[in-house]
Amino acid sequence: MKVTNFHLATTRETPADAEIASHRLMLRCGMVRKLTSGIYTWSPLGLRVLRKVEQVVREEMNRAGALEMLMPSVQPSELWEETGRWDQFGPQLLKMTDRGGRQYAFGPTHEEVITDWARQELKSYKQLPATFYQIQTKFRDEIRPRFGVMRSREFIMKDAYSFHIDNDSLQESYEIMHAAYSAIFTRLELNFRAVQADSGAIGGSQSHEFHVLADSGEDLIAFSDMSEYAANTEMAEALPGIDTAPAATETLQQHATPGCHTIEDVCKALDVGAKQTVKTLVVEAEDGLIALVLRGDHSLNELKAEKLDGVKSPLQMADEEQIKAAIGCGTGSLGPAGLPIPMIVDRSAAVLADFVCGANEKGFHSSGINWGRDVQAPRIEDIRVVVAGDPSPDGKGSLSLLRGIEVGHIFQLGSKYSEAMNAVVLGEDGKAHAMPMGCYGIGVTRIVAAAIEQNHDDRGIIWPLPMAPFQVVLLPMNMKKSLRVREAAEALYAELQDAGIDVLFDDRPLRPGVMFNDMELIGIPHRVVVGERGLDAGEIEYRARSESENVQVPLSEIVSYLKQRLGGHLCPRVRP
RNA sequence: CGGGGUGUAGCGCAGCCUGGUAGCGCAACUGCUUUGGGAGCAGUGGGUCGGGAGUUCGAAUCUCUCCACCCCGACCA
Repeated sequence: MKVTNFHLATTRETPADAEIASHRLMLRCGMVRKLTSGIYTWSPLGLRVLRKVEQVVREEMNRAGALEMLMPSVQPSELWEETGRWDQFGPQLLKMTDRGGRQYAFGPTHEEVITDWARQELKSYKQLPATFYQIQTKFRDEIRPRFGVMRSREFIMKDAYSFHIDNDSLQESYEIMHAAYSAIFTRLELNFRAVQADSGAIGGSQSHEFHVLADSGEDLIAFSDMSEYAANTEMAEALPGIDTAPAATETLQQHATPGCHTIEDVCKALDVGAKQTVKTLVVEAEDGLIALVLRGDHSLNELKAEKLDGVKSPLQMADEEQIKAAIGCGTGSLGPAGLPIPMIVDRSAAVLADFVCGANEKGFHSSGINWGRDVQAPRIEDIRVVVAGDPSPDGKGSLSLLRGIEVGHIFQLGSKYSEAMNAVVLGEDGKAHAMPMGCYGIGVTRIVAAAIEQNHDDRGIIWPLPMAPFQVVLLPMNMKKSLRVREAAEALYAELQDAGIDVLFDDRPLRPGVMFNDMELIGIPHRVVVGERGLDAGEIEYRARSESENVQVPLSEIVSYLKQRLGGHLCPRVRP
């Protein structure tokens, strides 16, 4: 491709609302332009990257035995009513009405459509297992779209669905998909980790997320420093480190703590560490209110809490009036001792002795509280978020935390959808069986942003070769004036194309500095420069985007040199 | 949804308080010079000042209203 035949629209200045590197660089490169909040147009340059990512995903899905298809993005409400999700999905579901008053959703995901397809197409266990996938535009009306295509409302997702006769078969396909996902992210040359995850709103049992590691990631991942254990902090099990509370050494005392409402206030007033305090949160129970008690320095894990018996799901914090009516005092002075409502105590709070908490009287806190002696032995559960340094749940090592960008998520759905929609096949026994299902998603557009987060410097993007918009850029120095340079560059351009190298030839009549800066900004992995100087010596100058030194390569060897650098990633093509 | 903020040329912004000819930088276009790291000079084009209503002789500026976009928050008592 010659730049004069392409649409290259780089900018030196950055639009004011781009906060993270990938968003900033994608705008400066002209890969995407915002149409409206959370909705982007992909330029020819951006689309080249997107297609390369898609192609890797497609090849690995095909290799794993999945069959590509294409489902509609607009889906009738009736399908969603069958599974109950028309009302459950919430405001993220974009609904619309046609001229006849019929209601539709713009698909945020396709469980309903694929299950409807499967119940019509699949009749016998002999057709199973079967895995179908598509690469489709989806829409989720995010509360707050941000970071460009990282968290956009409209996005492209690869979603695959598998159908089985039993759970063993589901487990097999799940493992195949797990391996296929690892192959995809490995091929894309991304630094990623697979982690245990919560299956969330989609439902199901087993679930793993695939995260690209980057400081700007929105998710926190917990890793063991001694084993393979890795989990999203949303679901990582929190252990207390010790089994039972130490013996009590203090007696219960009350302290006036006027104006102290936060753990921080209380720690300051009573000169104790947050680890020696507990805090008491009040949430709605299935019947009335229930208190959740945590160590002062820990945070409630809502996902864990709302799964517990007695706690209303989704989790709903009680408001000040409800708390005053039930307990007699408001927030800021609550504590487990003498609390008139049921409570659940976190494992780590349950092994404290001589701790500090609210006295359930406005302006007072207690110290020297001990479980068993001052408060009845409580119901103990794991309800907090893990923190760095916690013991690893598999008993090997301790946890450290890293940030990640979720780019893939695989679930075992079980029969939730097939039962709701009566997707059954006849088994060997001649009876109808609801098919267990698996569901496997990859955020294709998000991968592009995530790759940039992980691969950039102060000059621009440094594309991993498999998703680079072009493999090689050819820069002629002062081609307008120098006939020699022009002829050599045109000849090399033809030669590189014939060799199956995806080359961008910057044939614009520009000063070299502009070309260097543009090409470094858009991150083409390999660069060759043709200039008078080099031609005199019979050499071409080569530099990798990821390196800072030039290499002089004899003109006669440059094609084979590049082929070797590209490591066989060629794309045979016919010259126009 | 709550709070805050911003809408003026393609992008980044000034002007608004204190009403009186709509500006600057970058980008674009033309010409000349320049040509190994975002060139210089000269010139040119480009605006319903987010929309509507009002006050006024006169509104980018003041008032009302609607809209869009951005940021923060939406357990941590």
